[in-house]
Amino acid sequence: MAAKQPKRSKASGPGEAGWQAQKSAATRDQILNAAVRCIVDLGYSNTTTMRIAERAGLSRGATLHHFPSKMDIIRAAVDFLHQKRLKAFERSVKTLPQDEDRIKLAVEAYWAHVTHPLFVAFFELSVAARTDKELADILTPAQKAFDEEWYNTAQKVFPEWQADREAFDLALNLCQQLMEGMAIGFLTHAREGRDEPLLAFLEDTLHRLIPKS
Amino acid sequence: MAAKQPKRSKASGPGEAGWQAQKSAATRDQILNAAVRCIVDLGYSNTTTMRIAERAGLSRGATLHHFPSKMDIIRAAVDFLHQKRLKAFERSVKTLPQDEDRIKLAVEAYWAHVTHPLFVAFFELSVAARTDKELADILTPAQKAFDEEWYNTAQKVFPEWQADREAFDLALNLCQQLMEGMAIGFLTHAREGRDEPLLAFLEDTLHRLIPKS
DNA sequence: CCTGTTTCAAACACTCCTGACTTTTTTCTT
DNA sequence: AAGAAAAAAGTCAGGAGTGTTTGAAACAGG
Repeated sequence: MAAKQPKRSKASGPGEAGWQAQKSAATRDQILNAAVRCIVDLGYSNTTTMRIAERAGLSRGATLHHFPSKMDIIRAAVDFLHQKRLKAFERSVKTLPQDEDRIKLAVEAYWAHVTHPLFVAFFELSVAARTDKELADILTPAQKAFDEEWYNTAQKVFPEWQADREAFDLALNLCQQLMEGMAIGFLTHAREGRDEPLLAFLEDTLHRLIPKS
Repeated sequence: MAAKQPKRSKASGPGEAGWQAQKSAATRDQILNAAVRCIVDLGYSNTTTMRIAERAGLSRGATLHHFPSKMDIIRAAVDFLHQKRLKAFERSVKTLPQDEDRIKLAVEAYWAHVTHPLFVAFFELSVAARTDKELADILTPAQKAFDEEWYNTAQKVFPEWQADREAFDLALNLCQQLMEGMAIGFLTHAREGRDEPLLAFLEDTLHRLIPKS
């Protein structure tokens, strides 16, 4: 797990300033991690404060001390998730070398992204938000922010593509919709090795769409 | 509404044989229709026996008379949905002319299919089934049956494509995953006119994939 | 007309979840 | 070391949902 409970460094001594705050933050992290895990493997509607507390190794009262209501947990979890997703995405982009086949690597990166549990969590939330206005109000900003970040990053990674903006937008949308469709489809239909050919074909198509380099 | 409550034809006379059964069937239809509507615009987890009864214009006790438990309603609704979906699909295929641009029309047909409320209902159920084994057991057979039907129909509509089976499978998967991805994405992200260019590009790509005619 | 069956309605008992409240333990300050 | 403050745990009432049971109305057949 990401956040380990901080161990007291010395006997009784207060050690560093604000150890309380530190521990509190760690507990918050535990709760949010537990919430995400719940969403991923129980689904949004089966995620209850009790189950979150259970997975966080805390009592329900403790979690409700840190987050007064369930929606507060969800709100914080969405933010938490958004940050993590952004970070993971940036990390995977950072490692893209300049000289090799960037398209292939980018496809692989986004595929890794959409098959990651974090994406599953976001997906679950998106679906629930379709019929839950309160959740939608929480989720939409994060969605939009991520999309914009994604678009900007893609622009930076493929500067030579900016010559033909229409082709660029098309390629981006194709990537996103197709890969997300595949990920979601496989999440429910169960894949049978139908992913490899499609991904290869996508790469090929993208190569045809990029301006001659 | 699909099923109208049958009106008694004459005074007191039993009229046709099995009037009771007829009325019962009509009520069942009302209930199933209401269930589907609930799933579409409230989501699966917010679909309760009370709300279904309300939308069917019946008391809760009445619906539970026809379907002893909630799962029985869902089971029947899945079947109901599957039949409707198959029928709608076959109807749209039937109208495909032999001489015109079949690919364009097929894309339009499948796009119409995935943007139809029936697809939304199936999608909701699929997502819920991911974390609900009982529902999954109900849903999976229908899913599989539809997929197979789809594959077989596509084979019949594009006989000349069977020469290159690999390309055919690829094209089919591309269609399905991309369009479903788009439909689902637009269901949650809200579209901004990003569909037209993508669909046009898909058509174009499919034309390149089909054996020279 | 009367009896048994089917359809529908209402009431009840039970479970699960949430949010508020109270109590205990741990940590910080002086 | 002692009291204040924060964190964690435990308890409670209320609401929502399911499924069962009881009771009434419409229907079928003798």
